[in-house]
Amino acid sequence: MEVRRTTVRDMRRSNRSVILASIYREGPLSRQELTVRTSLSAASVSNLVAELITEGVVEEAGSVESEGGRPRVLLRVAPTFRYVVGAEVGETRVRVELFDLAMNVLARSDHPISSPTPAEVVKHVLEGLSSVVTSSGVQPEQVLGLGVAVSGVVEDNAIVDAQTLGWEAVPLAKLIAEGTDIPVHVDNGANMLGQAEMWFGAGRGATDAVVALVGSGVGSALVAGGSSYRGARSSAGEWGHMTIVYGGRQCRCGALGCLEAYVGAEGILDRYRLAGGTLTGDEETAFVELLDDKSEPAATIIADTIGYLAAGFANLVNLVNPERIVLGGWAGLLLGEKHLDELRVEVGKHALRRPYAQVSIVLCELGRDAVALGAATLPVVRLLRDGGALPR
Amino acid sequence: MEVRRTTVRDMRRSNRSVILASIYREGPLSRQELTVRTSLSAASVSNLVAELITEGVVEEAGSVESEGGRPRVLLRVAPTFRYVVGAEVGETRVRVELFDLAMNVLARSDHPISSPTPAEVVKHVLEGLSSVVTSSGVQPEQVLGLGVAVSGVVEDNAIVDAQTLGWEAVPLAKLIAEGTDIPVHVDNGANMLGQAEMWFGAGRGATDAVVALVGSGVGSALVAGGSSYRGARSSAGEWGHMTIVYGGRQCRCGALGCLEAYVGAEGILDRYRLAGGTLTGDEETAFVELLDDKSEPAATIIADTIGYLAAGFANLVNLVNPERIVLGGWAGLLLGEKHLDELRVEVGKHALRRPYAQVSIVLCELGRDAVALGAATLPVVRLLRDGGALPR
DNA sequence: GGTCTTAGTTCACGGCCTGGAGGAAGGGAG
DNA sequence: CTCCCTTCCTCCAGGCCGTGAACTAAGACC
Repeated sequence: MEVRRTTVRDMRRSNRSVILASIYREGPLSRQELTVRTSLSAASVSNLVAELITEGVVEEAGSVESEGGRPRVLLRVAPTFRYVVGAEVGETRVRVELFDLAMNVLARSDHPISSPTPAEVVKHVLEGLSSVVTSSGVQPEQVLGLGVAVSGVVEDNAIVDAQTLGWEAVPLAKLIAEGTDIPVHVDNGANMLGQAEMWFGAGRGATDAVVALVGSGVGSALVAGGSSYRGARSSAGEWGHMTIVYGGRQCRCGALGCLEAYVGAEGILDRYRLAGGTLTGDEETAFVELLDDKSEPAATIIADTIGYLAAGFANLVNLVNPERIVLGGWAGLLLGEKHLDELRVEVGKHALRRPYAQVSIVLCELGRDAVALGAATLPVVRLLRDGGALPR
Repeated sequence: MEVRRTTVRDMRRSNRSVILASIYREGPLSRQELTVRTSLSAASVSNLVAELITEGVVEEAGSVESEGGRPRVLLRVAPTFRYVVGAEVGETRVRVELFDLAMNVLARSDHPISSPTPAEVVKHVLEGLSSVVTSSGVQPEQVLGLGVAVSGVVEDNAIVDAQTLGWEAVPLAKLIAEGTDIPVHVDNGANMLGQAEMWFGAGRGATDAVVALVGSGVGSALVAGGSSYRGARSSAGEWGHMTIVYGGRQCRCGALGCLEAYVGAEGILDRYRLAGGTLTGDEETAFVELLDDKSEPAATIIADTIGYLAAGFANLVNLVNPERIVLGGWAGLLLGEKHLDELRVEVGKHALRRPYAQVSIVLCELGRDAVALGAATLPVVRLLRDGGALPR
């Protein structure tokens, strides 16, 4: 159990947070609706809202007919109160985007990187940051924070393990923070894409969900009780390395029979090759071609893939009983666009009746470029949690 | 995000809860230690403790040397302030136990049942309840609550689905509550055993853990961030029906290749039989014999079982990144007593390096009879959550 | 223009935690 | 035995907070 005192000031902060988060998430809302939603007294809502308006966090935005009397004044979080920046660190590029609080993109910067050393990445993130700030004409003091998404395990704002980049124990947040006054948050890329889908995409409204990402490799983001679940030491969600064929294909992680070895694009193409198929072009082109190929052995390979993926989904359904599974990743989207219905049916064959009946399986809505968007929500989360209090 | 206002009264309740839970969980504590642990002011601790003492929830229990000055007075939850009752509903019997708040058993009642119909079970639970209350000499008003553990999915205190009993949509809590004034809580048996292990057994101190239960069938209880994780609709933790051998053995759930079909006692014995082994006696006797048999095919069957179980554990390790996995259930304990080290090694072959290094795999400490104990914690949880406020 | 209805504001009140002053309870030196 | 020191605990004034009731604002309808 959490051992945390509550003081009279926590109360106000907590109520500010409840009000601000409600306004942010549930669109423009009147004071009257806030009293209903938060079950605070009308007096308190007025009081807290007045404070938020004075500080500039919230603004009035027109009014709407009431139920016969004085019209309700709508409130919204002022989109230009502050700005947030999200960065996506990939193997070949660093993308940085600047958003207002309504999450409209105001500026973008892409930097190709040759060798993804920590120093190189830090440099490009900082350059991207100052580039988007300058080109959008936003004052640096107006930037609430910078969220950085990297593929790897992130514990306490430090990268602990990033295999694809070849990093180990890199204190990324600290390194970046040395080059800017803006508060820095670092998190895992899959979680950030998941976060974006949960807030603005196919996950909206769900509190217990899994965002399953199938690309060349396979990963996932778990959402439990409305917030991201990270496990004891921030490495939860490694769905791709779940054993699904005991003693099966060798996976790049070293184990046998991992889901990734069967349904990751690399694994699929390799299985196709072993079945006698021939491939042309890069991974993605080859994958698209394979998906369109109705002859053998392509058709069987794809059908098998759906089966394996379904078993992987079913394991999630049985173990975590989510209300929604969101399939994404470039290969996942391609697969899902053509075979989502089959997939749903196959999941039913592997999952228990009850949890299967409670889950809906849908596709990501935001495409694969939402990682920076997700990262940019990190400072927003902090703002909402603290009820609009600024850091520093 | 949770939309919950905070009032000045919530503050006090929350702080009472923090203090009471600290005293309950961390043994006798002085006011001084409470101020440190809760970061409340000494004044508030005194004030709240005085209230708790007046109400009889907490009592002083000797004193201990301070660091040179006035001795510290120790505080503990008065074990006899109230009593709690836990009931375990099995297929063949109903066990009811009465505990004081220190969870000492004061009375026990076992009732064999012939046909586990809801009416029969309700009758035996109520009889058991009055029997333990009477024989322990406790006043019914002194009983804080009755926790009932059943094997099945329990949603909102009502059974939704209990295959082993053949129940569907049985409002068990309501049925029992009609026969007593004592508040009734109903929950899933595996979760309750897990709860008991987490509070008093091998799970103590862990906040992210899995209690894995291997009996004739296979199940688990997930603990995330210090409390039981139930998923969107209370059926999370169905670890036994995770596909682990794609296209493998038929499981009683209808799917192919479930973990349970390989490592559940029934599945193990069946595999032994198929390998040419012969069995005598009931399931448990046969299983013990099989474990002791060093010849073929027994040895291979057991070695394979460890392998399958390890893959099942590794899937938990990768997906939920627990700090501890507690193995229990009658077959799990028998297996673990002889093969725990091998199991740990095998898990390492299937799991990712990082999360594997962070998990410890241990055996249940409370034996298989702790279900009623776990169920009895349900009213205690409520008491601590509400800071000692009584229901009704 | 008057009246009705609903939205939002003002203010006295009771409840809460806190810091500081002071009391309680033991140890140790003389 | 007395006095002083240290530490634990309690009491009290003070500052915040949310609430309910009275009150003001703002449109609709007749």
